[in-house]
Amino acid sequence: MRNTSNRSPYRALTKVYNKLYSFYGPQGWWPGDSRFEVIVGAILTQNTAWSNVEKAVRNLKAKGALASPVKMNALRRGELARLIRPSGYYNVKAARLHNFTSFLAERYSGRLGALAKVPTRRLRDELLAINGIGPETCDSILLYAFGRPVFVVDAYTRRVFSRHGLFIHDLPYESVQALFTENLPSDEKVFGEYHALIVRLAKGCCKTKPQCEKCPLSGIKLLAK
DNA sequence: GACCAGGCACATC
DNA sequence: GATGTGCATGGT
Repeated sequence: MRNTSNRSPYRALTKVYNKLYSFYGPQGWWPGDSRFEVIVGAILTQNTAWSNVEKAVRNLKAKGALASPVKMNALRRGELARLIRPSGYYNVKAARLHNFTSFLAERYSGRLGALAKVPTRRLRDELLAINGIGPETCDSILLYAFGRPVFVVDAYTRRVFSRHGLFIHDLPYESVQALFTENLPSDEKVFGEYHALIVRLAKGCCKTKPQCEKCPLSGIKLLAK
């Protein structure tokens, strides 16, 4: 990626991206066979290991519940909870999945294609208004299900970049997000890879100390003078 | 057995 | 507005 913001104190964000991309390669996010599966995965992975989400997704597929939002909406809450049990918080998440599918049924006749036509700003507001869809889940859906250039901030983003001295850990979500969106090209593919690469990095590094020996970011000064 | 994982809503102060 | 708590499974 070309550096498009040389005068920014955060221009190192581009350097970090390039370093991670060349080190790890493309991550191929988000895993999923359909737009609906991506949305369901985004809700199921809340505070949960992805391996557990995969088990739940398999159950949903076997039941045909991922065929369409209408199919899932027709399932009884208890049945839905039973299917997604491996993903944890199954009662809460069953309610959240139903909140989304009923929202879609009521406002968009259950059609994701209709939702996909909504402008990004309004779409974000509508998704955030659904109980159980917070900023991270919302932005994951916008980026990976609808291909909108929206940067996803998660606990890994905060941990990695605060450990490397870029910003303090407890900035508000939108402030952290703005650091990235204002200093990177507004490119859906870059945002998608960047978030996935941060997750990839965080799973191996930055857990206990600022920089481990094999950290691909070692030697990069995040805060330019 | 403790800790962690691709959060969020709600109660309380 | 800030902080604490409940929600729960499965891997390490």
